[in-house]
Amino acid sequence: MPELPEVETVRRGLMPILEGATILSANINRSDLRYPFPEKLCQRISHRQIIAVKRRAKYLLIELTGDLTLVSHLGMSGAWRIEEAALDRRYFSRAPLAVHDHFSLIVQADSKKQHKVIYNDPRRFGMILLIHTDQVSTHPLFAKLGIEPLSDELSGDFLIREFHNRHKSLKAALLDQTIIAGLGNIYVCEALWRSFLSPFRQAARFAEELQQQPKIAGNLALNIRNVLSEAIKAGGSTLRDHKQVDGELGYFQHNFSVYGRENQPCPRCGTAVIRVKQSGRSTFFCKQCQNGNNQLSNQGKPS
DNA sequence: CGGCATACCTGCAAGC
DNA sequence: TGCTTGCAGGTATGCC
Repeated sequence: MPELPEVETVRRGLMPILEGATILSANINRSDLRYPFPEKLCQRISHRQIIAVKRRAKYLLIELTGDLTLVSHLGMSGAWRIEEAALDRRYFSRAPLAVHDHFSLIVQADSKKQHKVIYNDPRRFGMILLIHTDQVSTHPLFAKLGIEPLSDELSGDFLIREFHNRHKSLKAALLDQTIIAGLGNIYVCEALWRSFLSPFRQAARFAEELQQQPKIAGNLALNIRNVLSEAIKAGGSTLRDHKQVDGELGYFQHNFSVYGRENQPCPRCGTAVIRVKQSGRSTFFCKQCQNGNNQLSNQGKPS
């Protein structure tokens, strides 16, 4: 499921349940996901209070007392869900595990309310880590991450600056988490379409042209921001079985202009949307609207 | 350095 | 219907 809007949707769903609550217990149902679960994870987080639920790029950060942060990445198929608590604590031990429920927390917000918060991940590309809170920016996973696309740092100037020496396609540059952190395949395709830009255009040459036409860079920055914000408002995109933490579906996928719409008409000009492989991943675009000059002459370019 | 293939793992849909 | 194949939002690694 998860690019930035989906992770943000999860964060907003978990926040009211988790923030201020205390972790009564935690449970691990297998030894690893992408990485092994941290040593003594359950012990180390039990009885701590949750201070905040934050997000950095596609990482969910559950900040605990005692300078610890529980980090969760959803990979391709990870999801968190909240189970309504019964007052009877035995409810939790009786509740059957769903397939691929790998990790769970039982939390208590006040003297009465308890919730079970469960991490489910069929493909197990996700991860659960425990790090010191002050390492959130220096930990190897975070140190190289680029800017948050919804922050003020994303601007036309930023794109020109960052792209001017990047000798790769715009698609690859936007997917590069060390430049902008949080974009994935879907929203890159959508942002490029909105911006009338070819995914194959070379980032450095693009940046050069933009010196003369800074508006275009500003427009790309704006479109990135807009597509992400709109997706968050819609509760993310539901592909396959992605759901929000309360089981509600996101519905931004209905607003895709090109992603997943091979052979369907471009919403602007009616030309059939094309799908090609680029860097091993599907790129969806409209040949008519996104016919920028300076395409790379490499593979993946449509003939 | 960039692109590409591969790996991780399961589920699903399409195609035969 | 049932089997095989390919593909999927993620990141990491190694090879050219």
